[in-house]
Amino acid sequence: MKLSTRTRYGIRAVLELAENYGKGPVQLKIIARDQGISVKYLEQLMAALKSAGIVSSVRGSKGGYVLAKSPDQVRLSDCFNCLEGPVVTVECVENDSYCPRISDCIARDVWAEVQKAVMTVLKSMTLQSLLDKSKHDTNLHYQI
Amino acid sequence: MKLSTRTRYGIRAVLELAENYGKGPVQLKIIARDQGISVKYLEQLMAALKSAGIVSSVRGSKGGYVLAKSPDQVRLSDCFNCLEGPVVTVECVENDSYCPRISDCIARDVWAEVQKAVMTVLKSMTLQSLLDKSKHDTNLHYQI
DNA sequence: ATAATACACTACTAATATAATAGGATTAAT
DNA sequence: ATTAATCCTATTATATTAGTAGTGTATTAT
Repeated sequence: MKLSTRTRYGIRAVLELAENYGKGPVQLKIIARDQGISVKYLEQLMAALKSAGIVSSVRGSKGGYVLAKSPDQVRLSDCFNCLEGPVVTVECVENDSYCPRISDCIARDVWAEVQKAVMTVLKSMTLQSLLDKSKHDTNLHYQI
Repeated sequence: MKLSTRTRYGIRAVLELAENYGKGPVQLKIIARDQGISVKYLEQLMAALKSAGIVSSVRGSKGGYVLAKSPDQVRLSDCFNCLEGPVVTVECVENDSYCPRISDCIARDVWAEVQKAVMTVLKSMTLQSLLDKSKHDTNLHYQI
């Protein structure tokens, strides 16, 4: 049960866009350099984020990507669903007809609860809340 | 971020042992038949559960597997860690030296919180609590 | 206009991890 | 001795993920 690099990279990229919100488009080569990811791979992730309405792009010279909404409007759960796909634990939690044992499978309850817990955490976070938290931590760090 | 069949099967198997706790060893061919899993594959999962001290085995004819502790002493988190491995989200949450960005990576906080939430749910569940819940639900189901 | 820049799209390949199978060895009851 | 069960190790098949490659298209600076 490990996260794909797709989701990890994608969320780091979106966070970088959040840091630059209101400052114009950020080019993929910049994000790629900062995060240590190939431009070509990033393109694929950004395409997914774009069609989910999370980011938008500016084509041509001096173009790049920008966040489509303000950072406090973007929930982590949205980014996650877009990049990782909706299934977090097991198929049968989302799809009732996946397994015939569903009616008396105790294990399914476990995965349903785990999935709910994950989604609750991700829904509670926005890009803005993460930026704030990080700033707060830094202040604490330099506090005397 | 999908659960492995290893974990799904393993936990179903352990639940079956919990249902038969105190009734002597259960053979793998029985579990395999009930759960629709191959005996050979189950063997591997049981080996892991055995070395984690969750189940114990009785060799030879009329042998099989039994739960090593009573069902209320076995937490789902133990089974999960044994079968799925300790990493739930990303390597850097468990291993500080995995990534040099750790000091200012905002994303890591996300995965740390997700992982914590998952573990909290799994730690709160024991095999016994699941059996109880299932029985309760069945009663509700047949209630008029 | 034109060159440069950067996204857009699709296909392919390599690497890794998971899932499952196979065969024989060991142990204990009958 | 025979049967029935776990034990152990190796191998193979399959699926998924990760990453690369190449070409196309739009936009902007000059």
